[in-house]
Amino acid sequence: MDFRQLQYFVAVAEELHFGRAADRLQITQPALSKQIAGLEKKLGVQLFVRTKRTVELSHAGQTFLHQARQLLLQKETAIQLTRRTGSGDIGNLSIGFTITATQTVLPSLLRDFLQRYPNVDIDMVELATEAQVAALNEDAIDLAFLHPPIDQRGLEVHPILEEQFLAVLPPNHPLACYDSIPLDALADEPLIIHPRQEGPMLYDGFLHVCQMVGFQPHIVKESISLQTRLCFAAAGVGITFVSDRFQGLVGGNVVCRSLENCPLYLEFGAAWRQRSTNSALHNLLQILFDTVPEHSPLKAR
Amino acid sequence: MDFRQLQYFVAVAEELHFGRAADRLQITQPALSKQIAGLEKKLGVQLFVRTKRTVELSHAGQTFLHQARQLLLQKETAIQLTRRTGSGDIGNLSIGFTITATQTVLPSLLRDFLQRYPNVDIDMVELATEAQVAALNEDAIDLAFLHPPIDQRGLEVHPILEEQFLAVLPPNHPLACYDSIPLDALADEPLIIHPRQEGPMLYDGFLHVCQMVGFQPHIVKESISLQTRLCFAAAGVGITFVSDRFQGLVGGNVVCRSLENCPLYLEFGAAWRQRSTNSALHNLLQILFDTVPEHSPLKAR
DNA sequence: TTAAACTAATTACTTGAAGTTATTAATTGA
DNA sequence: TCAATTAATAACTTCAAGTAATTAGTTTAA
Repeated sequence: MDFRQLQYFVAVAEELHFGRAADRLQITQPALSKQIAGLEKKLGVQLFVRTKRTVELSHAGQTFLHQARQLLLQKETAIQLTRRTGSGDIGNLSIGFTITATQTVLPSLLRDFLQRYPNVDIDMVELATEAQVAALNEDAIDLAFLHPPIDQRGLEVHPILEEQFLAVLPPNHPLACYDSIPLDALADEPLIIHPRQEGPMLYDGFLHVCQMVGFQPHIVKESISLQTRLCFAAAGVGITFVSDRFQGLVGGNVVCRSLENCPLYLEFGAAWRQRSTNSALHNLLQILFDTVPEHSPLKAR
Repeated sequence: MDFRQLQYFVAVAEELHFGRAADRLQITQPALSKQIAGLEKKLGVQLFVRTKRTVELSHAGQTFLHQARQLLLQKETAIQLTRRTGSGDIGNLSIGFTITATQTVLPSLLRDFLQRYPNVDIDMVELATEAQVAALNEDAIDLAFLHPPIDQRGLEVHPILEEQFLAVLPPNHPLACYDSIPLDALADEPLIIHPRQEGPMLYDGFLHVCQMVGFQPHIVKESISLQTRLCFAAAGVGITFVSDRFQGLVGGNVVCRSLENCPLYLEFGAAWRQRSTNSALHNLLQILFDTVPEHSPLKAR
């Protein structure tokens, strides 16, 4: 039993006439008779009640007609679904991200993508960089927005932007009079930073920069929450730092000042599995790299 | 795309190895490779990501795998359903009947049939004889339990039993002293019968019998409801009649007496469309004519 | 590094079933 | 009775599905 026989059967069941059904199917009548006979033999059931001049559906034939129509319909559905998945028109996309993404590329990217591909089901997960790398390798997410450098094995990584760090201090703080604070002015200041485990590159980088200038930073508080750090800074507990991309988040009771001659940058980029066959991912990357002012890493397919 | 390709695809998707999948399918590896390539070409989608030594499912391939399994499953379901419908093991059966059927063959017939064919969906409709003939011709019912004679065109009709009529009267009625009431004793009695339109054969037959004996019956009441007629009879309004098969329904406040030399019988039988292909019907008829003491009219098939 | 093993694709050939034309057998209607 | 209609059958053709043998590339192990 194959789809051809199902299609033939439905045609005969609808026409109740082998000749007309054969015309409709663009084959000759004997071929059709033979196929239907083969189908009946395979099923072991009489599908049509024939006389020499008339044809009608048997009871079992009515049952089979319904089934055959269902099967033909489901076949077309299967083809459509597969093709649309192949083109990325439908599908699932799981995206890992850090807070930086929500302040930069994500809003417009998602808006543009969903406008073009409204049937793709997007799943967002906020994860630290390390966790995103693990999630990529475990196939738990398709795309990561994270902070390189990372272990790139099996992954494609592409930079999106760089963040620079600003000092955050109360408006009445002595250092607030600077437009740009010299790094060594921080030598005697109490500092509030985020924990090393949540961003070792940045933490170690900061310590390194301080050592270059010749002092050991005086860290009085560590907190993973930006809001907490800002709160302590506003209270005068110490100076903290934020990415220049987060200036909109600091609020009115603190001020931001750049750091003079501070070579401290945080990279931000996208990463995905080299071998990914998720076309929705490729469509999203296309939009992403059409938008960000970088040369697209996407290969022609 | 046919079922063969779906089966091949599922095998490769499960083995992720063309050689092993080909073994499982009892074909050679090149044939399998060619079929999968043909399927991918037809769909216009890469279903597998191949290297020279490894095979894995693409994203679209995963979608198609689910669809393919569904289709193969539904194919088997379709075959089973059709075969079982063909054998009468499943299906629908719509049965028309008169009250006589419920007092005679129906209870044991339904019990035996449903014990043997529990998956057949039976639909019972109480209809007068004429309405059943119309329902048969309109394909609204598959089997009728009715009172011949009827218009037999296109129908198979088979007798099941004959009913004889008994007079029903109060226990203190003068005629209750007879074991068998002479018909002419009814000449001066008020009579209660059921309306002509609900059973013209019986009504006209009764009038004819009375005329033969030499009197015009004195009908004081017509009612279609057996209970109503019995009630009037018990109240002494007049004598009524019931089929000998309904003695169990008359209750204790009236008595039944046979009629002497009264050639008034009511036929009862089954009727169905000659051309019916409903195998459940044939199975039911088989049980019916195994039970009733008549030679079965069923032809060997 | 080289050789052996492994794996999917390719090539050339065979076979079977799906289709064709022509014909038959039976029914219907003029 | 004869022409028209219709499904089945028979004989033949064609195309695609399968086979065996080979190729090309990758991995594993000596």
